[in-house]
Amino acid sequence: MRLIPIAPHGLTDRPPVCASCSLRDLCLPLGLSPEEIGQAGEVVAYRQAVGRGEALFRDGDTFHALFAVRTGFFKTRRVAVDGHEWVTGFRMAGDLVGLEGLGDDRYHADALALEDSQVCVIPYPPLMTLLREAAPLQRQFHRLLAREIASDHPERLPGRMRADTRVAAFLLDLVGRLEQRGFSGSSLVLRMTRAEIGSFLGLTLETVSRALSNFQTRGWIRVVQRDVQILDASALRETVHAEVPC
Amino acid sequence: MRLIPIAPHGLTDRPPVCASCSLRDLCLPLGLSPEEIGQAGEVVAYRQAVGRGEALFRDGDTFHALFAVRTGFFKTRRVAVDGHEWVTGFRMAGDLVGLEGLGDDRYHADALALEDSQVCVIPYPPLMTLLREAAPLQRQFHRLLAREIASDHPERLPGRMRADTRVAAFLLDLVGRLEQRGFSGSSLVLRMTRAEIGSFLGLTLETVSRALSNFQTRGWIRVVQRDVQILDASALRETVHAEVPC
DNA sequence: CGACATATTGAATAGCGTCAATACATGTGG
DNA sequence: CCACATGTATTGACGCTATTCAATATGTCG
Repeated sequence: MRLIPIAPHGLTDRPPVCASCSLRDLCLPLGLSPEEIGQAGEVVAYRQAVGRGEALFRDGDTFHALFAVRTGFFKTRRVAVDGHEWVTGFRMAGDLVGLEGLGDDRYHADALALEDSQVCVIPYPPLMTLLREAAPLQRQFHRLLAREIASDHPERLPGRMRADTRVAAFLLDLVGRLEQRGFSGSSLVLRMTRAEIGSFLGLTLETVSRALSNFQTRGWIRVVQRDVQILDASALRETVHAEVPC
Repeated sequence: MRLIPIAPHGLTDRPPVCASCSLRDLCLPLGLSPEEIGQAGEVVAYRQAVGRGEALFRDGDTFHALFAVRTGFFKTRRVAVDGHEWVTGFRMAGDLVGLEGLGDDRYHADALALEDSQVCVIPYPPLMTLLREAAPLQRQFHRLLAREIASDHPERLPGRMRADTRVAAFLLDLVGRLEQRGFSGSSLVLRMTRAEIGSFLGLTLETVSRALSNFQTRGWIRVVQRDVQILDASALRETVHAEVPC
């Protein structure tokens, strides 16, 4: 675990941590005034580098902070008492990680870096204090929590959706989030294995592979290993949209 | 919508709303000191009766309050833009409803009473003010939110679980929550239809029906319409537990 | 009582998982 | 630098499971 101090030694003035961050429109400060963004930045204690394959935290670790992804890519994973494990989500720049442990004293998931990453560390007690002092921040924080609770990740609708549909929705969701962050809206690099996608979607890795091959055969995407090009996003959207009973 | 004032007219002293409530160990005041429970009760503006089939709120309604179920039974339901809808949860006494709308200005689900019910109304702005003034309440509120986020509702584990397993887990979860609330741990009345169970679990109503019949044939439960008796809970638990790959 | 919602059960089908073989990529050690 | 092991991905064949379609039974409410 490598900690990265925010301010160089000897400086008394804190740099504008959140105000100068390119992710401020996606992350905690979203929708806040410049002054409030300054307050938000005060609780970012330091940054932390997490190498590929390393854990940001593990199930059972003492909960002490939330994390905002600055660069890189994480998967979160839950492990049942019987050892069965499954991927609960993928987090990229601007996403908050660690909310599952909120208000409890332990994290309830593993957070593993899928590539070399960097996070902002938001220690819990100072954050709570700040939220009590600044109503707009409190409101914004609740908005983020609500987003987690009501998260309309399409794949959350369980067995009803067919395998192809789930994979199409997954691709569209991923490329959409990447586009929000300034990346291409038509090509992406999958940071996770087919098995991890399958675990997240409730499918086997073979079924994920077959769905991708299927889309490629139809000319909707082009897949070479982890590189994916979206050739016909509307066809993918149509696949998702067409799946409606009632 | 019938509103039920907390204090009779003419009284200046407020009755101890949460302190005298039999659900205080399940609901918002869980784990708080008597003084803090008194504070919690201050934000309960009034109670509200919701008749069977009526909506507590609907998707798109202006978000103004959270609700704590006092008596009765609710289902929450999400409706996609294309009209496809699915049940996201069942709520009983002591559960909070409306968290999906938190910090946003609209609810993002329908909440429908499956039997005549009564809820405590917790208006949002006063709650926020109170949370800023009382750190223990703030912490307790976050604990409740975290419970929602990390909720290990069985449906979250997607298609991996077999139909029988999902239904068994559903029954055990339901009867366990009822037992927490002082009801029998071995018999229950399903307040919802097979179709609603299926929608929640990602199964068809026929599959739910077959699973129940199957359990009855094995002597694990006894089903007559909505009445269910658990005859062999450990066999049901075994069914859930046995389903483990890896 | 009749109309409608709800529940059970059967038969046929489709879809996904399982098992297995193969190919390709990446990284390690000789 | 190459041989090899390991992790990852693709593809095929087969079987099981849940859905679909359909018929019937049972409740419930006006």
